[in-house]
Amino acid sequence: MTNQSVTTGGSRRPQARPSEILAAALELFAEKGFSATRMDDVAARAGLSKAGVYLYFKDKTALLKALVNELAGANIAVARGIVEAHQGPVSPLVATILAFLATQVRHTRFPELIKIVIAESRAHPDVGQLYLDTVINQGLPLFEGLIRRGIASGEFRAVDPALAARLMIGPMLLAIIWKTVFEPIGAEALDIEAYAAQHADIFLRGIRS
Amino acid sequence: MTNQSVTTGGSRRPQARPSEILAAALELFAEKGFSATRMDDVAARAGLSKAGVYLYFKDKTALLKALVNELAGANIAVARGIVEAHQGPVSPLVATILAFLATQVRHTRFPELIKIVIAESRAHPDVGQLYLDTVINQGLPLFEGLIRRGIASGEFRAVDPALAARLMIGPMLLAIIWKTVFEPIGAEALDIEAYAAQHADIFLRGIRS
DNA sequence: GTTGTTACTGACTGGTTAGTCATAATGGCA
DNA sequence: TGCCATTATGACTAACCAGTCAGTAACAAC
Repeated sequence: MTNQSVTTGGSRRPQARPSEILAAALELFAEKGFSATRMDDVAARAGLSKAGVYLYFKDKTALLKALVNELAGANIAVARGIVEAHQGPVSPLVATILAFLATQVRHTRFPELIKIVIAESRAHPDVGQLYLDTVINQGLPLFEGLIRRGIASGEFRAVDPALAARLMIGPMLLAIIWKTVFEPIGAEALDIEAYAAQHADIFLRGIRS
Repeated sequence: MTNQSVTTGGSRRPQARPSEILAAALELFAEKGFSATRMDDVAARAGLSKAGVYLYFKDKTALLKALVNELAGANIAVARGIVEAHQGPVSPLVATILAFLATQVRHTRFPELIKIVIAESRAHPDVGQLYLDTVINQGLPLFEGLIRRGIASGEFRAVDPALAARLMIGPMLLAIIWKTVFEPIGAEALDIEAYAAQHADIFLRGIRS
C-alpha cells in the first residue's frame, strides 16, 4: 500500500505504479468483466486519475495483455518446471499436473483471466493471439510431450498425443467456466480438487497399456 | 424467404417476422459477437427497420434468450430422445452421445451460442440463468443418469456420477472454445469427430469395471 | 529561490448505439 | 370509397466512456 520505491513520499511513485494499476485492473476485471470495467474505476482503485493510467499503459487492452503475460506466463513456467524436473514414470506426473491446475483454478485469478480472454478475443484479437502464443502454444506441446514419453516408455498405449493432450486439459476448462460463469449465478459449487483427481484416475486408466 | 403466412404480399408479414429476425440475429451474433452486433444490423439483415424489431422483441437480450431457448433446447431434446430410446449396455450410448455432440459442434451454430452465453453472462445474468436451466440442469442429470445406469449394470466401476458426467462433456467444451475462439485467430483446426471418438475410447476404458 | 523535469490531473471531446415516439403506409372490410 | 386496426419507419435522445490535452504540483539540482 505505502511507498516502497526509490522516490520519496507524497503521491509520486513511478516505480510502484504499474503493478498497482495491474493489481487494480485484475480485481476489477475479475469482478465485473473487461467491458464493464471503466478506466476511471481502475484509476480510482489504483489511487490515481484516469489520465495517470495512460502514462503507464497505452490502452485498456494493454492492461489485459500485461495481465495475460504476467499470470499465464508464470503458470506455464511453473508447469514446465514440474514437467522437466520429473524423472521416472509419467503417470504420477499427469496426476500432479492436474492437481496443480486444480489449485490454480481454485486459488488464483487465472480462471477469470481465461474467461475474459475467451469473451474478448473477438473484439481484441491481439489479446487472443497473445494467449495462444503464451499459454496454448506453450502448454499443449508440454502435455503432448508428456503423453509421448508415456507411450515411448510403454506406460501408455498408442493414443494420438495431440488429441490426448487436449483431452487432459478439457475438463479443467470446464471447471474454469463452471467457476467463473455458472457459480456466480447460483450453480452449486464444484469440488475442483476432487474433480481433477477423478479426472486423473479415469484418464490414466483410459490410456495405460 | 418469401411470404408463407396468413396475410398477403407486400411488406407486412407479421407471422414470419420473429423467425426471420432470429435467423438474422443468430448469423450476426456468430459472426461478430453479441456486443458488436448493432440492432440496426439485425434489422437490416432481417429486412425491416430497427424500430420494427422492437415490435417483436422487447430487448436485444430477448433475441439472445430466444435463440438459447430455440437452439439449446432443441439439442437437449434430441439428446434426451437418444438416451431414453436406448436399451442395453450404456457404453455404446456414451459413444453415440459424444459423436452426436461432435456433429453439433461442427455443423451448427451451437458453439457460437455457447461462447456468447459465456461471454455475456456477467453483463446479462438472466441469459446465463436461462442457459443454466435450459441446458446445464437438463443435460447434466441426463448424463449423470447414464453413468448411474452403467454402474448399476456393472459395466462401470463406482465413480462419482456427478463428476463423471462433467468429465464426459468437459472435452466437448474445449472443442467449442477451440473452434469459436482460437481457430478464428489462426490456431490449427481440430478434428472434432476424431477428438470425440478418442475421448469416448479413453473415457470408457477409464470407467469400465 | 529559480529552473528544469517528471508525475500527475480536471475537464473535455467525439464517437457509439440501445431504445423511443410521432407519424405514415398498408390492407381488410363495410 | 372511406374507415380503422395493424404494421412499419425515420429521426431523435439520452447515456456511456475511451482517450486527449492544456495546465498544475512536486521534486531535484544548483
